[in-house]
Amino acid sequence: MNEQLQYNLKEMEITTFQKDLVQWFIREQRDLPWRKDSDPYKVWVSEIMLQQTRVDTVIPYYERFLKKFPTLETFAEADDESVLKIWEGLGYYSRVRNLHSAVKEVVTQYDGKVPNTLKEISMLKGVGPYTAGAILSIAYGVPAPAVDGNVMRVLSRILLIYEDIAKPSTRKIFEDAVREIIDCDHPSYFNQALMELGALICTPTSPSCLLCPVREHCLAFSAGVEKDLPVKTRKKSTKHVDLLAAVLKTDNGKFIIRKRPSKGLLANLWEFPTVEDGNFIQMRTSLLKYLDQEINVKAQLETGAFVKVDHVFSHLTWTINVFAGSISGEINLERNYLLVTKKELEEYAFPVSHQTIWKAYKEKFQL
DNA sequence: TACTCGTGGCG
DNA sequence: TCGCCAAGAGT
Repeated sequence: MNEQLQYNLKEMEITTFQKDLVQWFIREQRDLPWRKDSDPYKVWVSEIMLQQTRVDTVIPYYERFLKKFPTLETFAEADDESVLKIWEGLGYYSRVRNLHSAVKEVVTQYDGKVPNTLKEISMLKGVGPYTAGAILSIAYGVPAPAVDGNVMRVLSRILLIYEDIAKPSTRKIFEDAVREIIDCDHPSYFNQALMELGALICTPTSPSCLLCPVREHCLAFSAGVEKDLPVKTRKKSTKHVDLLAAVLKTDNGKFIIRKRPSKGLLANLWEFPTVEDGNFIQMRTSLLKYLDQEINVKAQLETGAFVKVDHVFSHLTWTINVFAGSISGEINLERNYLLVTKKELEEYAFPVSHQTIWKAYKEKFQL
């Protein structure tokens, strides 16, 4: 921590700041489903879902998740397919794979009780510095920092911190600052209040300083530089990838789907057979290779794509040209491929891009 | 450290 | 329209 920050912390009226912030939170906090109780399991689930994901998006997923898996034990016993299916469309799918693995570990290693020490909880898969602090403070009342993007934005303004919040090492500076100012009598309220303030008042662009309960404590507001903070360097632009996909229907009305690899992008999700950056011939050749070549397979693809799907990820963009085809004869599929009916298909978890493909197919061919 | 890993909303 | 973003973690 540099000298200037130490000085700013020293000059701060910490007790008054804590009171103003916490009282505001108690008064103005949103009514959110994960705030109904402080069950460590529920807090944990909500914090994982909220990683890099908007509150409005999370709410229906959280409700469905807790209805299907109301306790840590019920989730621990769930099969991998149903776990992925309930996360379908939420993104960052390794989150739920890690959560499932960690919950099973809690059952076997901690007698079903979520650990309440920083050391133990941090060892769980998918629980990093932020989530560890969030669970400890919200579920157990431990005065640990929970520094997310909101907290860095809010505190960069209040304490006039110009460090680049895009750099991973910067988070430690804010954790040190939180340790200095956290309300040890109300760590749950305090941490949530910082985040709530960031979400409702101290927003990235055009913060509502006139409504802010702690503007008297805010150095950026005093200096009129709140819009210059936080400092955040932008990352490089995304790459573009062209794909061909095929919705293939057999003569007995089933569809070919395949499971993606267990690591990397969209791991373990299902999709329609896809080839990268190829042409029509490559697609046909690829499909014949994926199917059993010794079987009499007739892939009668249409002459053109019936839909083009553009999908934007955080770090890359897909353009998928999608063909429809029919296949007759006995079909012998490789590992990771599956023949399913329309109804069965919709029981598997697909990424949004391939949900879009399926929806377009059903409309086009009147399913 | 820098990059990977999703999605939908917004100015 | 499009880059930026939103309660990050793993590698």
